[in-house]
Parts: sequence; structure tokens; C-alpha cells
Amino acid sequence: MAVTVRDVAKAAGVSASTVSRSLSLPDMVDPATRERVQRMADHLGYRPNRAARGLITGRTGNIGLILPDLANPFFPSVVKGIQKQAHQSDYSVFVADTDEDPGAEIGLVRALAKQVDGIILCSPRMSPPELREAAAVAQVVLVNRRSGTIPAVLVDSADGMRQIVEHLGGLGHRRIGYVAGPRSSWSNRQRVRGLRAAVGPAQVELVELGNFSPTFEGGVSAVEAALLADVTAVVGYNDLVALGICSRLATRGITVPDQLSVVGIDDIPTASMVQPALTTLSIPKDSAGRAAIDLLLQLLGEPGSRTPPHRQLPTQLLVRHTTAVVSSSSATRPPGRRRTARR
Amino acid sequence: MAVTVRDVAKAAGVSASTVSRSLSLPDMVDPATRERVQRMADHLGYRPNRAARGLITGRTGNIGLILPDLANPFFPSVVKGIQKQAHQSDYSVFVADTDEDPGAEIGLVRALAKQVDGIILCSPRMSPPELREAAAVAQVVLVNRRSGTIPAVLVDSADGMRQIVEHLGGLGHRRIGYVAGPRSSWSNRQRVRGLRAAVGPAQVELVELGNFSPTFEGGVSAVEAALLADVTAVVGYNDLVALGICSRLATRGITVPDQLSVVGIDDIPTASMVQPALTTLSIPKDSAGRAAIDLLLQLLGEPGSRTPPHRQLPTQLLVRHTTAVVSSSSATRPPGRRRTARR
DNA sequence: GTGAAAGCGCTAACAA
DNA sequence: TTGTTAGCGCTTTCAC
Repeated sequence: MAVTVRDVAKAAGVSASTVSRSLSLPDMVDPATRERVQRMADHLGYRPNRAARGLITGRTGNIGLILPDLANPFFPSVVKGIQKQAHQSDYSVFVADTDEDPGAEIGLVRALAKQVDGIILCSPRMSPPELREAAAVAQVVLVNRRSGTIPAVLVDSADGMRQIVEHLGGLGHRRIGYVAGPRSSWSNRQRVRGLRAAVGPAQVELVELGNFSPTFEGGVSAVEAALLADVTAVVGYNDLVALGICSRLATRGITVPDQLSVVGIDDIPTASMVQPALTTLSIPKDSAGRAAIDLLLQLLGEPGSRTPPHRQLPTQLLVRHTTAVVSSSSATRPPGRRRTARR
Repeated sequence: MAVTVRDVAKAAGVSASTVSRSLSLPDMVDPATRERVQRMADHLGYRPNRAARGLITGRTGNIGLILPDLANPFFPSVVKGIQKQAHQSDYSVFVADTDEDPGAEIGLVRALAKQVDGIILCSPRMSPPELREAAAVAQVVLVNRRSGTIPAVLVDSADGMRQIVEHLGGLGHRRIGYVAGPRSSWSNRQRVRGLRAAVGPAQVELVELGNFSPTFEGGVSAVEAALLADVTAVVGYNDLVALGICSRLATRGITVPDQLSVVGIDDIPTASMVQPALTTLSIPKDSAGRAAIDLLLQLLGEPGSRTPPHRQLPTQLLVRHTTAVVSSSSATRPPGRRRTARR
């Protein structure tokens, strides 16, 4: 069997308690004995049994991470940020993917609640009551969603949308389309709101093209509507959607950005792998992950702490190959043609 | 506090053991009491504490998954397969990403070993001795790597390479380049071996272009060598590399597949999002994940079982937009030009 | 500063 | 079939 406190205790000629203390509360023990114990411990390859420790301390040393779809390249970056930070604090991370099924989320929370010290809900789609239940059964941190006073890591969507709209407006676009994501997505609602707010001051008209799946296929199927709407630029709910749009446009012989500009959101790796590279609003994914863990650990440290429960992250528009000064597929064509902006 | 066996026991008017049995070994208890207990249990919202259970049974109900890079789109698919299957058997999954650092792998194994019932090592880069250590401290299943008798889920690389070479050969290519991945990658060695074996019978010449990072950037930086090698087709270590190659070629004004054919391996989502879509050897990622869990659970069930410890999965070439019948950038140009194959 | 004892929540022997 | 007892490995009072 594995080596236990007792083994170390015996080897070091002390009691189990002293071993325990030497490792968890080093100051409470005589330097000499402490060192002897520690040497013995790693000589024997002792590794405390976390389950046993958890049983008594009530802490598991685990944290749970629930997200809609690992296959969406947005999430792995967040996960990596979370992982790295968590491991540094000696936490392990359970990852659970709901396969875009909002109904599965709360179930996973319930299942995980007892096994972890806290749960990070990434872009959850669950209802506010479910969210409340989640926050009641576990220490929860939200990412990409705001709900009441539940601690959350958010992104400044309003500003991001403003950046996009101003950029397009500055290039001469006067009528831009938005391919929305799922109605149940909080991010989507934020983005819609941000676009609506930004569009007036920039003297741009917004055409909402409907709700689509937040995937490449969603983008593909949105092209029809975009073309009918007679816009000169299209903003996708996320990069996957934008990429789908680009792909379908290419298939139909419409060149991006010359004939139609496309802008994505997220800055997933694929966005810079395609030709032409996609202009996109970059979200600091790593930072979001790290911020989420920091917030969570802080809350675990001081449960009642009234730290500002929301952390807001900035976004940055990456102008790449896309946007042009308009050459509408239809009537009114402002001055200037084909001007490609690059980063 | 949370509700425990005792609470349920009291509520149902039985002893703790009976509660325990009613839930884990239902047949050993009188149907009437069993039902009463079960009703009481979920009335009170009882959820067994897995840590406590684990302490006595020696089982944690967790499995660990270690992989080099979640950001490589190959892995999320595998993870998803593993997750789904694991959750079905009521296992939770710890995911750990080593950030492509082979040195970190064994450390993670050691750290995780005590917290899980088994570990799945995905495309591990660790040395054989480390691998042996890993298999000694935990029940291990390898994915994409074979080492001694450690149970593994593998892919039929030889056949896959044959498919690629025959396809290219059939289209008239006589000289193809291979952009290799890391020297320490077992998959890479398999692929090299497979290519070498396949190349003779197909009357094709193989030019090995050197080892590169298994990333988009790796592909980008491999183009130089590919161009110098005077080949008409290039096979990338994986899709990321192939995509990097395509991108750099486009930048240099070389069209794919007309002037140079590019083939990837893996079939990651991005491969079908670019224009032209990438021809690639598809690896059954989900299946690999599921197979790994199946194998692991089977081994956990019957530790000494001599089931065939290796499971081999087939691959399938997805011919998409890429390959053409050669139009070498240099001297000898066989008959036929620009013929695009589609799936 | 250190040891003895108790017990976290659960299951596995052993009795009854 | 059920209850009683013991103890998994650890931390934590509470004495000393």
C-alpha cells in the first residue's frame, strides 16, 4: 500500500500529529524535528491522501469547470488559463463539457458540488433560478455571464462592440448586419445591446439577421440572410460563425473583404489561420481563466469577503485582413473602393 | 452541513449500513426497506461523499487525463469522447495540460496518481522509463503511443500513411515532402516509418524536410525547406502544421493545390473551415477517447485481466480540395495540370 | 513543542 | 436480512 503519515511518523520517530503539522503548519513545530520529518517524508515518497484530508478539513483541493463545448476553440484557452493558475495553487481541475445542452448544466453542478471546493461556470446557459441554485450548493464563479451578485469574470462587451462599429463606420460602412448567437446566451444579449448602443453615434445602421447556432455551420446558414439584407459588413456572434460566413461567401464567389466585410469575436486560433485572416475582437481568454481562479480562491479563502464580485476585462479589436471601404453589392456606393486594412 | 448516511438512516429508521447497502448493493436488502431508504435518501437530497467512500473502498471514482496541449484542436475531441463515456459510468475526469512540456508529464502523473483510479496518457512524450514508472504508480492507458505491454489505444498509422501516399501517387506525384513533428513524438516516428514503407511500392520518392513544432507556426517555418526540396506535394505532421504550410504558401503567392499539394493528418475542425479545405487523414478522435475509457474501466474491473492490451483504430483519408496532378515549381512536369479532386 | 485521542463519512467484516 | 463494530488516512482539539 501507499505510505501514510504513520509510516513517516515511525521512520522519523515522532507521532502522526507531528508529521501532519510539519507539513501543513511548519511554524508550529521545532525546526529540527520538522526538517527530520520532511526529509523522511520525501525519502519515503510520502504523498498525503487528499481524500482523507478533505474528509476532515472539508476541503477537497479540487475545483470544477463546466463549459458548453470544448470543441469550440474559445474554451480551451480559458481552460488552459484556469489550469495553470489552479495547479500553481495546488488545485486539480475537473472539466465537464455539456455538449451545448443547457439542461445538463445544473445536473453537473449538483454532481460536482460535493467533490470540489468551488465551481467555475463558463458561459453558462442555465436559467437564473438554476444559477441561484448552483450558487447555493457550491462556491460559484461565473465567466461570461452576470447574474445578481454571483461573482463573475466579464468582458467589456459594450466597449468591444463600440470598437467594431467605429472601425467599420470609419471605413465607410453605413449598414452592417449582426448574425446573432443563441437567444439563451447572455453574451449574445450583451453583444446585441452593445451594437445597438454603438450604432447611433457612429451613424451606422444595424440589421439583425436572426439567431443562429454559435458554430461554423451557424455562420454558413446565416449567409443567405446577410446577402438579402444588403449590408456591406457582417459581424458574427463569434469567430466560428464569422468563419462559417466567410466560407460560404467564398463558395458563392463573393470575396471577403472586397465585396463584403466580415468581423468575428473571440480571436480563436483559427481566425488567424485562414486566408484572408479574420478581423476579430480579441477576448483575453487566458486572463479570464486566471481571473476566475483568482476570484474563486480568494472567495474560498475569505468566504464572506465583500470584494467587488465582478471583474471586467478589456477587449481589443484586431484589424486584420478584412474590412474594406465598401463596395456594396447593390445600389449606393460611397467613394473609394477596395482598401484593405491590415494590422 | 450536508446530509449523511446517518441522517438518512435515522429518517428511515434503519442503521447506516443498511442505507449504504440499499444504495450500493440493492439486492442484499429487503425490497421494502430498500425502497423506504431510497425514498428517504432522495427526499433529503442525500449524495454520498465520494471522498469518504474512496477512503474505504480504495476507489475514487475519478480518472485523470494528461495531454500535451488542449489548444491543439485534436485533443478536445478526444477529451469529449472520454468525458461522455466516463460520465456514463459515473466517473469524473481530471484534465491536465502539460503545455507541450514533456518534463511535466511524469510530475503530473505522480501528483494525480493518488487521486484517481486510472490515468489516460494522451500522446505522451515521456521517456520509456518514465512511462514504466507511470504504469507502476497508476493504472495507465496510453493513447497514441505504444510502449511495452502498457494498454494502449492506437491508430493504424501504417495504413494511414499508405492511403496518403497511394492517393498522391495516383495523382501523379513522384516526389513528396514530409514535415515531421517533434523527434520525441511517438506518432511522428510511426508516421515517418509508415511513409517510408509506403513510398516504395507507390513509386514515390520521400523527402524528409526536418523536425518542426507540431503547430501552425511549425508549418509556417517549414515552407522554406519544402520549397527548396522541389517536391510537388507536402504532408504535414498534423493538420496544424499543414495549415501553417498552406498559409505561408498563400502569403508567398503559391496556390494550393495547383502549384503544391498539401495533406494534413488528424482532421481537426479547422481543416474544413479553410479555403480550400484541407485534404487530411481522419483519425477517429471520439472513438479513441471512448476506447480509452472502455479499456481503462475494463482493467479497473478485472485488474489482472489479459485482454488484448492494445486497441487499434482505423483511419480514413478525406480527400477534399487539395491534391492536384502536379505542376512542379521546377523542371520535370508530368502530363496533366490542375486537376482538383473533391470528396 | 509534542503526543494521545477523537472523529470526518463511509463501507466491510462480523454477529445476531 | 439487519445492526454493531472497526477503521480507511488524515487533522485537530486537548492535555502534557
